[in-house]
Amino acid sequence: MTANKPSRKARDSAARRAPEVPIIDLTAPVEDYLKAIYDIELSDSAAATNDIAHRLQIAPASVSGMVRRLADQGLLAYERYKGVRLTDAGRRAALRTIRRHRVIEAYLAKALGYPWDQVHPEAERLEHAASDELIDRMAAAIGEPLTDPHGAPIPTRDGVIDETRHRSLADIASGHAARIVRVGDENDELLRYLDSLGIRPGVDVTVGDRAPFDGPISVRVGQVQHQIGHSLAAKILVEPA
Amino acid sequence: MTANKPSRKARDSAARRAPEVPIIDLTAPVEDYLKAIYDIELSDSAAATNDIAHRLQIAPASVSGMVRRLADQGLLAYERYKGVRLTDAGRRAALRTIRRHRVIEAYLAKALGYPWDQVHPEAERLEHAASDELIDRMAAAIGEPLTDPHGAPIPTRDGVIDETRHRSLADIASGHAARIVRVGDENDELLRYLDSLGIRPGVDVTVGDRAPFDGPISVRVGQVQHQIGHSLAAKILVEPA
DNA sequence: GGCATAGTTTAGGCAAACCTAAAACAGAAT
DNA sequence: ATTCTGTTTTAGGTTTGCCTAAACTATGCC
Repeated sequence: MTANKPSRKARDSAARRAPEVPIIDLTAPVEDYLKAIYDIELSDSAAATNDIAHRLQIAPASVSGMVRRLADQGLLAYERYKGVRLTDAGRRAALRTIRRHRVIEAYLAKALGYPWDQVHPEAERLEHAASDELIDRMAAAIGEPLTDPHGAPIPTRDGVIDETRHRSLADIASGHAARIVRVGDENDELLRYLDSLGIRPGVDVTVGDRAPFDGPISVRVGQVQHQIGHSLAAKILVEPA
Repeated sequence: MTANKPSRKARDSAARRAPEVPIIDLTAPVEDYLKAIYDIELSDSAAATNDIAHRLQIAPASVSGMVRRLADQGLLAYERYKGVRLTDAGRRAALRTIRRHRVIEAYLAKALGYPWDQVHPEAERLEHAASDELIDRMAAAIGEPLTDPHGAPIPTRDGVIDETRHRSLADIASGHAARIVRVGDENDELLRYLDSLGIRPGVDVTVGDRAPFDGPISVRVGQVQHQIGHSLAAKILVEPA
């Protein structure tokens, strides 16, 4: 028998969180890269250097360097000039960070009375500092919410997340009703505006007239009729009412 | 996403030391230095390079470099080979960080059910990420506490703190009663031990026999008599009962 | 097939914070 | 006054993560 195999105990405990990759603790920038790549992959299936750079507001050249490091660490699969994909380990890490972010957002809103347009930047910083223990306690304290205040799904501890691709309000035909599921979380002005219209997750709306050529869309919320731009409507995700 | 990079322009103008404008862009290591120096100054009145290095668990050579940078930024007064003192700006920054730390500790304990031996490391990370807004909301949510779970005083928003120097249990004569005010917050084992003895802030105790030569001290807590070591007693701060 | 262009990578730098090893210094002890 | 000792600083090096400028590659168009 060869003697250089790890004991079952050692293997099992190493495997508990990341079967292939040892438990490294990721820096804040690394977590941000993984989140950004996860996000881009959701729509594009492979993340281009430029897209990552744009999303993180850094120079494309910086992304090349970091991407190579992350690939070396087994967090993503990468071929020169071909864009990037998360490995299983990378995806798990990304979802862990996303869970933190969204639980924190939900907690700030529900437990500390934050308005929904102010939770994002705070969560953006805290997500890198909070322990899993804290995140779980926060989630428990507000009743294990399934979404953050903007309707984004919260992954479970085990990295399970609802990846349903919803249609946007811009895709709904005249006369049809829809229920708001989710809106973008980053732009605070946009969030305050939507709030002033009564547009938030869970609310039912009815689409009225739609001007052609991506023109404004008429939307009825409760008894009130609003005109909203096409690009704004595209940021409002809905499901059948 | 993360915008935690102070621009060169911002750094330079911070170094110019506007008297009223609070210095905002401090890095986590810088905040740790200031906290450590504040702490050392409380007992020694000037912080030696070695003391700072020891407290932060880093090499003395690293401290020399950082201390010069902080002096350049106007956060501390420094003469080669003579130790270091906080300037007013440095003291304000230190107290802001200390406030964050202690409010977070109090919040974790009161609002999220953390045991008092586990709040310190969590606070140590969150203190660098939390906004003033969050700290104030946390403080308000738990009724503006005056101390953290270990009895350490919480500075106000304006940097006012109770700097009363309490006597320790090791200074109390046989037969005298005392009220526990504060215990060290870093050592989790010690905190669990004290908890098991019923020794926590607010509790009244009576000192019994004291063995000579810094020997063990007999302490009555409620109806129970405990023997505690002299060095442990020195970490328990008290006031007249 | 060749070329323009957009996208990507390499090369070379910089700043923050840390390190070790060696030199300089202060203060006390001889 | 000199020497010893412990403290502090300097010198030189590392890692992370960013930058700009220049070189490279892929692709789509004529």
